[in-house]
Amino acid sequence: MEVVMMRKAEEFIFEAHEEIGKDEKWLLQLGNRTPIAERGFTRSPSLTERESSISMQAQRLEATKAEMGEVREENERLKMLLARIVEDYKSLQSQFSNLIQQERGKTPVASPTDINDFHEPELVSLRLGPSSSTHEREEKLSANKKRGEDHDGGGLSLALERKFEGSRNGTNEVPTLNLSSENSFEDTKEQEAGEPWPPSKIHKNNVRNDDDEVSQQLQVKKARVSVRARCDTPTMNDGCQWRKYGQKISKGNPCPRAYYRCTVAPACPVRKQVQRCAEDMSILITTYEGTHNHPLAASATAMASTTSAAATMLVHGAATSSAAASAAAALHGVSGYPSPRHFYLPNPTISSNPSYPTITLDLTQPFDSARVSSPLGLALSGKGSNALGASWGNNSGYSNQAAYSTLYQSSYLHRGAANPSAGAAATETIARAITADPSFRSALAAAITSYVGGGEGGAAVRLGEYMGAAGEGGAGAQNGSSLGFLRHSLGFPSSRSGK
DNA sequence: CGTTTTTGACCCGCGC
DNA sequence: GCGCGGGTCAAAAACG
Repeated sequence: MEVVMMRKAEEFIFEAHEEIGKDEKWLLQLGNRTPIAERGFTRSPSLTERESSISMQAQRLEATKAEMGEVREENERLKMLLARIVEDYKSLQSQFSNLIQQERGKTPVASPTDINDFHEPELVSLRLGPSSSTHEREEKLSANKKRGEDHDGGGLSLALERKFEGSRNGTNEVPTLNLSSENSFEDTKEQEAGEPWPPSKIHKNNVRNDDDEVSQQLQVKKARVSVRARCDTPTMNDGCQWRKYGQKISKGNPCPRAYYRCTVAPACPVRKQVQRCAEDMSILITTYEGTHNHPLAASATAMASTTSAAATMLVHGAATSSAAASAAAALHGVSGYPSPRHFYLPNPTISSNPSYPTITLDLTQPFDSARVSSPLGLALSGKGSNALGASWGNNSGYSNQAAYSTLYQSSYLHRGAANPSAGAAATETIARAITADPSFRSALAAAITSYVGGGEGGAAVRLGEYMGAAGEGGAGAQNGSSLGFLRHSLGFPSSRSGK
């Protein structure tokens, strides 16, 4: 994990330098233009023509001056930010080397060459694939690397594998922890049979016994993730294809509840319910249930990752009421529970309904900025989530938000607040986000700084800043000037391209 | 004409 | 056992 992030951070800083260099050259060119007053011009045939020419050139001069000032200012700002990033990077690097040295002391198996090379001692695999045993994943790892994307249709799993090169000989030593394998939502046999997941039938077929696994699986099957977001459209655009199969008027809500089934694959068991909030009609409540048994588009993956991770967290963390309380407390940033580092979902709540444990991601409420000050408080945004919630309706900027929240959930699980077995996790979604969005790199670097060195404060706050800014800046900042990349990555609205 | 939506009927679990 | 409510089915209608 750390290695990849370090690489990304390095690349990012390099690119940022390059971009700023480009802009400086541009500025110099701009500055070296011969002043209009010195250029001289041929006499116009008529006085009026000459006058208009002069006034036009004067206007151009003013505009150019203004632009120069603007760009210079912006460049200064960007330089400062870059300096800050480099600073972060350096501290991250030093903390990482410290960590490596610590690891060295613990695992003498690791070869010195591995340790000397920052990029080699650990192999990180971010993959999106079917949930399977550690061994299976080990075997598939190489194949996945070749394919780039794993689309073998066995359902999606979100897994971060952190392998130490030194322990190649024994796969059992690999601390592989799996999050949310989406398959865990469903009985594999059931999926193989193509049975479309009727909850009532599951009840029938699963004879109650005392096996914890069975009961847990039963809970997993019923896990639901409810998303509240302001949305004008009848349904949220979550990247998946849905077919409506029913509609009901539910008690206590004048708005009908619509039932949708995923139609990407014929036997996909995933369903969702969509209903407008009775109190506030502008709020759309979408409840997801089940696991996709097919590859997903990037945007859909983001959503699936987010919801499944949330559901898994719910299932693993809410097995007992105290654990549920702890999880809920962790999610809400309530102190007094023994989870030292919290990652936040956007205002999640866990329902008390025992048969259908539901985690609710409320994207309609502003986040509490005070949370950022907690040990590793990484709130999705410090600027309120209404914009976030609204953006679920369109595709721009959504996937990264989802990836962010996925990361938080993953990290939250990794910290093992509720269940140590549901530990380190990341997704290909995150990998995509990292490569697609430079802001995520820096944010991640800052986060890792906290993660690796137990640091806190600035980095976490900055991640919140980046994310909030990235959410506002949007995809529109990617176009136009050579600064677009950096501006976007740092979350600035594009001042030049915006004209 | 194939796909999606609509909508009344039906099934099932749960509480009384 | 009965009624209620949530969820699903499937035929008909609508749509592209």
